[in-house]
Amino acid sequence: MEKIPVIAIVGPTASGKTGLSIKLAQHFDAEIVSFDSMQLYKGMDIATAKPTEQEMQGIPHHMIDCVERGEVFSVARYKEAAEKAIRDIVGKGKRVILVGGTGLYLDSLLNNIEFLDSEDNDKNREVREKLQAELIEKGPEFMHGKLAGIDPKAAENLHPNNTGRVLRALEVFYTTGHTISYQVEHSKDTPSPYAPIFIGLTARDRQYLYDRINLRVDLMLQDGILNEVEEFVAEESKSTARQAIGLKELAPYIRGEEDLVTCVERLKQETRRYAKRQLTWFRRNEKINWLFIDEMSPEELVTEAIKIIEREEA
RNA sequence: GGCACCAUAGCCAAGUGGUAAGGCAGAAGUCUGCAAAACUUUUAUGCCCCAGUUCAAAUCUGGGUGGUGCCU
Repeated sequence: MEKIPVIAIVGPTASGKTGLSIKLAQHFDAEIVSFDSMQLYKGMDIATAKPTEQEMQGIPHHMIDCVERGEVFSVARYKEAAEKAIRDIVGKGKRVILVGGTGLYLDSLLNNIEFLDSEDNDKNREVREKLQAELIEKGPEFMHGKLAGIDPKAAENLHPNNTGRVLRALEVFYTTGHTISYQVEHSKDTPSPYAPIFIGLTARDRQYLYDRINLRVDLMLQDGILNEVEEFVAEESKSTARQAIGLKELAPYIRGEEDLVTCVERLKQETRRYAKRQLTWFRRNEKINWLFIDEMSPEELVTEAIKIIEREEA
């Protein structure tokens, strides 16, 4: 079967992915599919640095603003919806550009990870609650030992303190009858339907990126991020969206618990740490063609990226 | 000017004679259904400087430098 060619723009937050992707979309007559776990949600426009109408230049964007904030979302649902978006775009005869910062979402999509039928339902919730209770009663070592008895391979790869993942591995087994290791193996047998070309944006000098992040946070403040946070604090949402950087750091100020300077500093720091984790994730992908934002002007980055894409396609 | 207290990593700090706790920041990494999450590993040949006592000093003594507080 003919593979679907896609262009994937990756990189840490504040590296300039949005700007580059829109320029490339114009050049290649493409539509954009985001792989960002937070831009998915409605609202939070400033905190998640969504492209504005004006920035989009009329280029259709998918997988942005498509989930209610209270909703629980997951990689599996992302993959399903993104696949559909890609099919639609290809059906129109246009090209696909993937842009974002959530490495897990991108890899799950491109590597065609098969998620076993273990969707949120009563059975799952029941199993999860039982495991939770058991964890509190008997401790992380016990749960890890339990997993080792069922799925030694998964247990070996998980640290006992990583209770979230240990419990999930157990949950998968109890609800589907298959181990999570089986799921991984099974996924590797199914070939990816995509032929991706990767462009990565990063800085040669880490401090350069960090300076950009600090500046961006200051701009978010000017743009009124505090209003967004205020709205969010009032909602008291329990969904994934509340994990968004910006909301949880600024909330103590809105609630009058801490001063603004402290909260803003923490927001900058958390954003820097996030960028570092993103780089760790992307670095292991050897297919990424890295471009350095502290060595080229935005225009040069665009022409370089076009050159790389045309070369890889030839 | 006098008196008192303090000086340990980028920051906060424990350590009162036996070979530098811990936390934060930083760095590296793991990742298959909450991932902007969760988790792991790592960081001072040296304790302001000089001299002394001792087998042994961040720890004791003397001097110096710097800081903080009080008094004049």
